[in-house]
Amino acid sequence: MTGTERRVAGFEGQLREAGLRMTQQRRLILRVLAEADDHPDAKGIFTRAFAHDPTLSLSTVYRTMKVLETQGAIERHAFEDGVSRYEHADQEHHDHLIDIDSGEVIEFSSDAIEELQRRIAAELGYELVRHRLELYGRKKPPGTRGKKG
Amino acid sequence: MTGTERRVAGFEGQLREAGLRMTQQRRLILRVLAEADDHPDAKGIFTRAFAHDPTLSLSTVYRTMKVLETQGAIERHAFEDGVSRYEHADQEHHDHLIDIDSGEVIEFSSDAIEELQRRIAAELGYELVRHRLELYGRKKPPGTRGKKG
DNA sequence: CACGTTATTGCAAATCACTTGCAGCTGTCA
DNA sequence: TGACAGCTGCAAGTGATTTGCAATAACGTG
Ligand SMILES: [Mn+2]
Ligand SMILES: [Mn+2]
Ligand SMILES: [Zn+2]
Ligand SMILES: [Zn+2]
Repeated sequence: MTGTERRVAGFEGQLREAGLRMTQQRRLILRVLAEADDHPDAKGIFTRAFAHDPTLSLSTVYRTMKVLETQGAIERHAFEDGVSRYEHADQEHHDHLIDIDSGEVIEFSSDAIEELQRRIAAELGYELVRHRLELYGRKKPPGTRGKKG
Repeated sequence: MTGTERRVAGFEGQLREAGLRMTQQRRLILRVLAEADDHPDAKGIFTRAFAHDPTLSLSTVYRTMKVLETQGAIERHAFEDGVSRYEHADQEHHDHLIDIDSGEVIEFSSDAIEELQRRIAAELGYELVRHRLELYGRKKPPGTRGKKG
């Protein structure tokens, strides 16, 4: 919890520098995101936050997500279903594997693939700015797990 | 052109097997896609097709794209801008690099990255079914091109 | 080739996620 | 505490895509 509080405090300073205000709503939404361990969409965030403040509106969630994203406090993802899903940016870069049967989102990170993407872009004459990598897979029966393809 | 015609004919058989019909509209849209060398969205396809048949409607394009996708005749992509973009599936697998300044979409394919993705999924206990890989980059000044990162 | 069945189409209306105008509310800072 | 500008809730607006419906066109059959 202390971590969450620290992040909220730090973010408040960031906002102030941008001439923006730390409102109750932003504080609440930020807390919901800091406590989330999944990738909720606007409606999901709204539902969780609404439980703490029944006067909150969905438009405020949308507007806040935009502010948070601009400030670099969160990341937005758009998986196959199309809707925007968010997660706190206070973690190192990673990509996602989506279980096509359950919809579960699994995080992973691979230096090798990051490097490979950079190299591919470079070979095409580009500097890689960002990327989107999503794997869609199906759980293998147990015992099939291993590194040989 | 013969290639296009052959594909359309082959696709007609495919449709028939599914109890579907090869209509003028589908034939036209399929031709537009076969002749496209970019990644047009529904409206773009509509515009091109409309030039050949001014009675065509946009909803038919949308419905047709769904049929074509289900039949595996085309692929649908949703890059960052959100709208669905399509391309003929009659080509080998590749991924895309988007120039963030011009919006230009560049195709590339890399066995190494395909293999790496498969391995990552496997290590997480998953069989990779499909994936989405998009690189967003900025053109490097000429002379900077090379394979050493 | 004409016919009947049923998939398909054009059009308008409906969805859906997200955005925005507006009037009242609330941080901030002096 | 007071003024000012940023924020918020609410309702209406967007833009892409979908869908209900009646008219139309495919396609197998006779
Ligand atoms: Mn994540
Ligand atoms: Mn392509
Ligand atoms: Zn990555
Ligand atoms: Zn690929």
